[in-house]
Amino acid sequence: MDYKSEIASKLARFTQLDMDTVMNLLEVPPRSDMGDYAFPCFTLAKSMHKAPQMISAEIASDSSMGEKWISEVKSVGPYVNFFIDRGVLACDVVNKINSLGDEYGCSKLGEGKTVLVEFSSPNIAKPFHVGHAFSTIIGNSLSKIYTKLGYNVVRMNHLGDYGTQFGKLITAYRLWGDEDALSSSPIDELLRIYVKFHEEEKNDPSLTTSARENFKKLEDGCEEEVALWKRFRDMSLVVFNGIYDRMGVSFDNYNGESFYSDKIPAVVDMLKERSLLEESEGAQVVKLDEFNMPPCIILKSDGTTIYASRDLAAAIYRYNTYHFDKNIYVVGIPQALHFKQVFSVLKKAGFDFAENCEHVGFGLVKFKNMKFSTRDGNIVLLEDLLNESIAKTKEIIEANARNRGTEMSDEEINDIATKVGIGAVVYTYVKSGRERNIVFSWEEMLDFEGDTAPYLIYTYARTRSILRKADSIGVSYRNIDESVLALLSSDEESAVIKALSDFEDAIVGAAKSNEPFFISRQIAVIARAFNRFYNNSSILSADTDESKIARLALCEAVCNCIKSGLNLLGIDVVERM
RNA sequence: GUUUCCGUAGCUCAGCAGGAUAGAGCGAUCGCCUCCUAAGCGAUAGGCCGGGCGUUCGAAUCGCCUCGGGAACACCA
Repeated sequence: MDYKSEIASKLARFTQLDMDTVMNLLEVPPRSDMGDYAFPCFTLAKSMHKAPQMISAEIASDSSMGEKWISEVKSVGPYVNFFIDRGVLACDVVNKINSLGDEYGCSKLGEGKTVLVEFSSPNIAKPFHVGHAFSTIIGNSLSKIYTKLGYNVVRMNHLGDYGTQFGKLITAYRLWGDEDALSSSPIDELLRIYVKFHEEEKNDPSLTTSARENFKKLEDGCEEEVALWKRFRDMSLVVFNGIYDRMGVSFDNYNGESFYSDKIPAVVDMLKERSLLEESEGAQVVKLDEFNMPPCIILKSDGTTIYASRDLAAAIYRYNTYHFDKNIYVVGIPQALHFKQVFSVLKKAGFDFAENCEHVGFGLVKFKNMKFSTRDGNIVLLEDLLNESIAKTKEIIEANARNRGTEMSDEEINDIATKVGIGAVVYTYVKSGRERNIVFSWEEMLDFEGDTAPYLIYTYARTRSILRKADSIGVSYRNIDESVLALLSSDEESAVIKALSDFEDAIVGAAKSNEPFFISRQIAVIARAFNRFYNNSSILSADTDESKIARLALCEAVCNCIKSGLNLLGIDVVERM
């Protein structure tokens, strides 16, 4: 039941205000002992010419407010506080979660709608560092969130697989390429010759010429150059896919810059036809003065294309192909202006879908006082971070297993360490608002206490452990009577139920603002509430059988919620740890 | 210089379509494993919500100004 709108309609009837106004006014009190919903009477004071305290008292004492699922309506100063009956809420929430299982939180909000999510988008032949993880993790999570809400989601990896750097790579490869190194660790080797090219280029201008020629040949479709380019691309993709597999990330397509390059001329023609292109300082630009933005360069002064023209071509192609309802770009904040310009050009050119394009920016990952820079070697590879995290997790698991005397096979230990270790890394990217910068520190990345994935997974494993035990002693907690669930009414049990009941809204909120942290925050609240309850109340040794069964059902609900929440973040769960 | 984001506890961050005593986690101090996993739980300490002015019955939240920090600003993406 939607308690909030039920209460709102009562209040609307009483106050003669319209439903929307009341819904907006209704709030959640700062502390749970003040009730579940509160109606402030300040705004009514004017129209009714009465003190808000009096209005509040009148509402609270009116008989129309009574309802069996409302345990109390209380006037506290200028507020009317509504208390939902704990037993009713408990039945409602626990039943719903446990009967729906994995389906809990799903909705038809996005039914029939298509959303495109462009994310990850690494550059071919460049190392995949912890900065790239940001787009990958946020994009993956958003894709899952939209899918959960019923949208048709297309996951797009817009690879940086074109441009003059490939001319350089071809030249460098022919001069210094080492076949063995290339096949054993392709990106290291490609990076090595790329760096070498830049060093040598300073003293040897012929290299620059050669690179330019090679890129021209590549563009013209010369067989040898295209074959090399394709080889570099394929090799890089093998490496990237290795990382994606580890993280459980997948894509529907890898159409990168190269894919769209032959679609640019038509876009340029179109802009010309619509008289939007102007010459400025030798380049062809679209002026955006009316949007209070600098002009968007479409063609460089040498007549070649640039990333804005590629993104325009891509957006138009995507609309024609998918007729998306939403097209989001999970790309770092530094490119905010670029996307604003591209969207504005689309708008100016008369494409209404520009309104449905959105740049979902995120902060930088940096060292203290230092920006990541491939050139200076100030980078941490995502692979290395994952490995470190897994190794540390493994140590902890082994130590715990020894202390607790639990038997675990190496295989199981490795499996748990991998899931928990990777989850820990993923969680650090989705625990705060995405626009926050992350200051990278090994110490913080590898801290597994408090608001971390290991904490959440640990809580899950705890609930699983209890449920297994219940199963093994033959205690059934499924399909139980509602009156039993109504026993879940202590402060601590109610806090858990309250947290669980907010989970659905968290998913919707996450999609609305493209912020996965709505979900991480909510499951953290659930886990904390559960652990508090767990520490103070016995579940399997509860006073009565009814209470035991009800608590087990609560356990199951918590376990379902944490699992699906973590899943939406791209984090796996383990049965014990 | 222009645009934009940020400034909340020692640190990392929530809260910001205005509302009741500003919340978490880490760190610190002190407690809790004969009891369902201590990667856990409890308690204590810690804040003029950068500063000022304004709007309002009411401002961490809205507006203006100011200080401090990050980012972007034409032929890289």
